[in-house]
Amino acid sequence: MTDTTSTTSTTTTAPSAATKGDGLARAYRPSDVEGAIYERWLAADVFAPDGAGSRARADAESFTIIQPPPNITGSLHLGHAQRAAVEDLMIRHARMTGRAALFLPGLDHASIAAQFVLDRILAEEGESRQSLGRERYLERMQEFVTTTREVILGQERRLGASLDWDRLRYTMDDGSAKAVRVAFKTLYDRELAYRSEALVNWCPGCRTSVSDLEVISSPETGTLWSIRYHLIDDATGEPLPDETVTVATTRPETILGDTAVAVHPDDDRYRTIVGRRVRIPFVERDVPVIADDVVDPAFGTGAVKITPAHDHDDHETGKRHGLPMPTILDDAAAIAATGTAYDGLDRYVARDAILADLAARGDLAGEQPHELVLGRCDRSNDVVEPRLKTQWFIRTGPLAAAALAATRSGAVRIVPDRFDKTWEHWLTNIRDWNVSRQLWWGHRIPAWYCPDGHVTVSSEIDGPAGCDVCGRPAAELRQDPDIFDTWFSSGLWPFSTLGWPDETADLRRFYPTSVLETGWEIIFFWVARMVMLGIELTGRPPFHTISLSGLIRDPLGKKMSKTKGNVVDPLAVMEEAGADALRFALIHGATAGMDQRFGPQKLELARNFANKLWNAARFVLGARPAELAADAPRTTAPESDLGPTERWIRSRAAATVEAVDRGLAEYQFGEITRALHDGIWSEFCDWGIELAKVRLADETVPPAQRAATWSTLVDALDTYLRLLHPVMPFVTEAIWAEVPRRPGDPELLIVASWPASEGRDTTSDARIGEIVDTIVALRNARAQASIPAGAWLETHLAPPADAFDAFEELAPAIGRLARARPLSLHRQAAGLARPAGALEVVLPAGDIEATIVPPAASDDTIGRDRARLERELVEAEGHLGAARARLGNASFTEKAPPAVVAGARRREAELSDQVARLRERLGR
RNA sequence: GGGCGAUUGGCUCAGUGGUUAGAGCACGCGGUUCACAUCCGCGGGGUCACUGGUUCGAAUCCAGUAUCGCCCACCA
Repeated sequence: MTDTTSTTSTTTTAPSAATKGDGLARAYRPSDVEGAIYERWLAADVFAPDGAGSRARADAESFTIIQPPPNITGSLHLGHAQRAAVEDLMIRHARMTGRAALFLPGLDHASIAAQFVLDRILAEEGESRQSLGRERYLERMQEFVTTTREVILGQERRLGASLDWDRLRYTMDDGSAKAVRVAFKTLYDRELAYRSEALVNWCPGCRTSVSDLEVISSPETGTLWSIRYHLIDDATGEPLPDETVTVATTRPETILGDTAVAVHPDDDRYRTIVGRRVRIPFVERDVPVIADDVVDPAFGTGAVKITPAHDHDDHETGKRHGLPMPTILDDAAAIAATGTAYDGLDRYVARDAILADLAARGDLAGEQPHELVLGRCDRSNDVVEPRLKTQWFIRTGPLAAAALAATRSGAVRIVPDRFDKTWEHWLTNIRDWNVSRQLWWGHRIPAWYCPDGHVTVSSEIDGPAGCDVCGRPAAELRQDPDIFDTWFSSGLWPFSTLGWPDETADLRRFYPTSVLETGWEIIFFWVARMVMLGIELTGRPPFHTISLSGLIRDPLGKKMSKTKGNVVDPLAVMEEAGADALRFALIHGATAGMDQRFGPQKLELARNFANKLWNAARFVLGARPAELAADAPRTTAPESDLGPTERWIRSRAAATVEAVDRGLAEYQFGEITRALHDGIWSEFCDWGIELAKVRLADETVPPAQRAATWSTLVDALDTYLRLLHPVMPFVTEAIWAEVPRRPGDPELLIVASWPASEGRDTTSDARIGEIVDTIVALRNARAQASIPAGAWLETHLAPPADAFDAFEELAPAIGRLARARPLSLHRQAAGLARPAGALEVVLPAGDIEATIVPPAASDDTIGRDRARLERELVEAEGHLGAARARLGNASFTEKAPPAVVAGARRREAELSDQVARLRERLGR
């Protein structure tokens, strides 16, 4: 069914190519068409803005989306699929508007996440990072990502993402490596990157430091132990058995690193001991009692042990008081270098041992359950330990200020805007960013140290020639063994992918990019850092709009996770329902910044919709009037041949264009699918096609008018296909191949032009509205009276006086759609035939009445009909009462806008008329 | 401790001041009409969480309350 003869040219416009003639298959099977169509797009080279098949003008404004690069270690989940669907939607729309649309694909090496995954695989094989060593470990990683890479790229193709594959990038490729080096060197030269010893978050499981963002606060119940420290006798220098100060701690093992006890300066209980010394047990170290505001006298005993190397508060206190800062934990969080018997014990084993020993000494004063907040590693869930390390940091203050300025000035807009507050809060409280990781898989930090301790940062691929300070040759320099936080290379992504730091043509043309679309959960990890680094390094924010989507949850609202087993595989879904259905379902549920639940019902809605479109297209294409030659080029019907039906169809399509445009402009993606679903199904299929059918089948309608009806249907189908293409690219492209084209239309829908909304009449023909209401009312009366659905019944209809001609013209349609035959029209309701037992129909608006004559009026039928009229009367009277109350309120008529008041009066008139007519019909 | 969001029919969700609050699913009744049973027709079903306020008019704006969820936060 798809055209396979011409896959290279997309600009052929010859009329002979107007139809393919193969027709659409009777049944719609997505899997039959989707793969072949993606191949056609690839062959036609339409994805790249500068591809052979592109219809973007050379000077066209660019529209760029750099794909948020999925982690190379996994496969795509529904969240990826949703983002890709939304991004592809925007790109396809931009492409159809003639812009130079670039959708650049990429992959992220995902340093720590990848190591975590590989480490687990290695563990199953009885190997480990340590057993392999750095070189073999990295080789193994390369092997691993080579296979996963293909899985991901295949999934994106299957989804129909129109990514420019020739521009595929990877955060570990040479271009990214260069960008990382140059970015770091630039930041260093500007004193925005510095090396310093600081307390960092250490994950003992991952054996690396992690950033503040990667530490997850976890409320847990622990124990608060009270421990007695003995004061020192100034005379003897020995601890006093009976003079103690009691401190409280949740981590008793850290007493090995204590270098002070702190109390509040105004705390009378401890005023006398400030300045004295206490002995720390086991390490037998004498440390001072200091006074500091940080201590809350009301908490615990009011005396706090200070461990400057392993606690953030204590570290600050230690700095203020010039305290020593002994480190007591090694990389695995075992006790180390304390000179005690605990050395070599795991932190928790040591904790128990220390508690037992304290108790034995009589210095454990008490314990109580305690609610505390533990920091756990985002990746491994290990409890993170604060630890002193010399690391590289990015000075975020100035960068954050610039990022804030960008959102405040409107240069960068966040959708939805309520995230502005979150953005502001985070960026105004941001701390310097630790970018050193003690991992192997990633970009090595381009800093070299000479034996004298001088630091040389180089952006050269081979490193520096020598020490920047003392000139020692490179051979004597040692490169920092650490790598960068994976988000450092991610932060450069919008420009590193376009060639930065080189002034490439792509960078000039496509940077700054247009929209960043991603989940709100990585707004700090990634989005904020791209904005900060983009502004600092390129002078411009990397995109003008941040569109935030939500999480895809399971039907119960639970987060999807492998351990819960509720993960939905996009590939399986696409096999079952098609990529189009998946895309539609995901976009349909998208409300900016909100999570959505995803289940089979949503997918079914989408699949059914694709099927509906397919069948509507089959009908339209098959309904070509015989007078029109099969290969005749498509023409626009002259205005004079259009009737109410045609004008209505046209106006509804135009209204859908407007609605879709609005959704796009406001990043309200769910509104787009809603407008299309309604427009195509409830308007075009339910009424447009049904009304047109009657005219097309009517031999008495002049051929020119029948041709006009058909071409109106084709025009509308054409418009809907274009509008729907960004959402459901495959089915629309497949149908497009069969739709006769206008001169200038390309062979492939993907590069067809977007429907213009200007100059279209979106005001629907009011007459059709009345006729639709009439048909519905007739059907209703029949169904309520239990008339068999298929029965053709004699019907008498009195249309509104001023609409008689329109009703007369559409009488065949009314007759068919309401199964009214014979149907007679009467100029006045008074003249309506009212045989005994006829069903009475009274429309609320427009002075429309009808009677339906059942073949044999039973009491039952009559009773049901009267009951329906009674219900309608009660309802109408209720509304009438409300309308009169409103109009009776003087302040309403005085203060409400005249149009609203006029509307209320009209409504009141209609209702009172309807009530009167209903009463009359009921014989009251 | 701060901040954000949600609360609308049985379910999932639209709907940011104006007539009668919508959709899909589910439900009930009826349909082999020549595009579609992945369909067609008709119907039932909602005090828009609660309280107060602003307004001629509130699902919608404001204040507060409740429940659920999320984010941020160094108190031992």
